[in-house]
Amino acid sequence: MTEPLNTGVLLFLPYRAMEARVFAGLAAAGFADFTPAQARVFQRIAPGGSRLTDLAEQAGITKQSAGFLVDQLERSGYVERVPDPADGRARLVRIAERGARSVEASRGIVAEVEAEWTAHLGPRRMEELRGILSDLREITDPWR
Amino acid sequence: MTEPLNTGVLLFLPYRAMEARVFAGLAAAGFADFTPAQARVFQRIAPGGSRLTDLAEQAGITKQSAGFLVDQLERSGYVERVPDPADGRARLVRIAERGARSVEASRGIVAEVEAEWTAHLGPRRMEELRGILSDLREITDPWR
DNA sequence: CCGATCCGTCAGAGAGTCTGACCAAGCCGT
DNA sequence: ACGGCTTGGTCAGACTCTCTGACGGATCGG
Repeated sequence: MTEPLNTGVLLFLPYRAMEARVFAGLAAAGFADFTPAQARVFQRIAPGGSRLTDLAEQAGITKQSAGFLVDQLERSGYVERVPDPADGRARLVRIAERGARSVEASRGIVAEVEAEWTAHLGPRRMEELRGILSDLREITDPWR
Repeated sequence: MTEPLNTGVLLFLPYRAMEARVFAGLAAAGFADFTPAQARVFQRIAPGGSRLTDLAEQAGITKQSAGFLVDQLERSGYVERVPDPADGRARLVRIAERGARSVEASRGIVAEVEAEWTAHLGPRRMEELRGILSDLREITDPWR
């Protein structure tokens, strides 16, 4: 860590840069009430909705923390909670209308940053980067 | 973010895995009183020591936060503060004896994880990954 | 030598996270 | 169908990390 940059730090630097850009862009697009912690949970919501407990597990936080963040997201109109048809005890957290619009906005920003990276690296190496990272995911993504 | 994994998330997954492994390993090696926030500052300490203000800037936090974390690191024996010979107003934060030992321990854990990744990806692609990430650093590392 | 700058700290506040305890509801084996 | 066990989610309290704003003190530099 204190010298010839290990692979972990090397991964972190561009990640942080991407995150910062997305948040700046979202804020500029009218989604300023969106914190990094909220986003980490929000990102994990499945297309049809997810249970709170699942979200917590996937985001690597306790269900208490997840509940706290989902409360905020709900208050801001990014998500909504609906009963889970498959399990009477549970409720599904789903992306609400405003949430869907923010996803659309972030998609554009991500594409923009990826385009910059592609310009710097060249299309071939950018593609390689994504391919290698996808492979790495098999042994580093605990949940799928 | 809510679909075919963007490059940011792809970067984050292995980073998080590496971080988790290092912290688990450090805790097992007797360095349990080490938080992620402390580590982010600790990592940035230059070989000869760094000023608090510089550490804050490099870690992307305020100098107040950096001071808070360095206080903890000092109390735990990981760092020490000495007068800066080059500027009478400043003090240098330096890695102390216990800190050096923790660096040694973490180095081993990082090497272990990198070996696993190399085994999964193959030496050629692992090298490529590091090369591409190093290139990317030129446009994503605000400091250097 | 004196003003401007820079280093670091103090004070207060807010966000995010955790552990532990708990309730309610429904799932499932007998 | 029923009763124990599991599971989904919440409540309470505490701690860590971070920020903004203000400031004291030392020194740098003209």
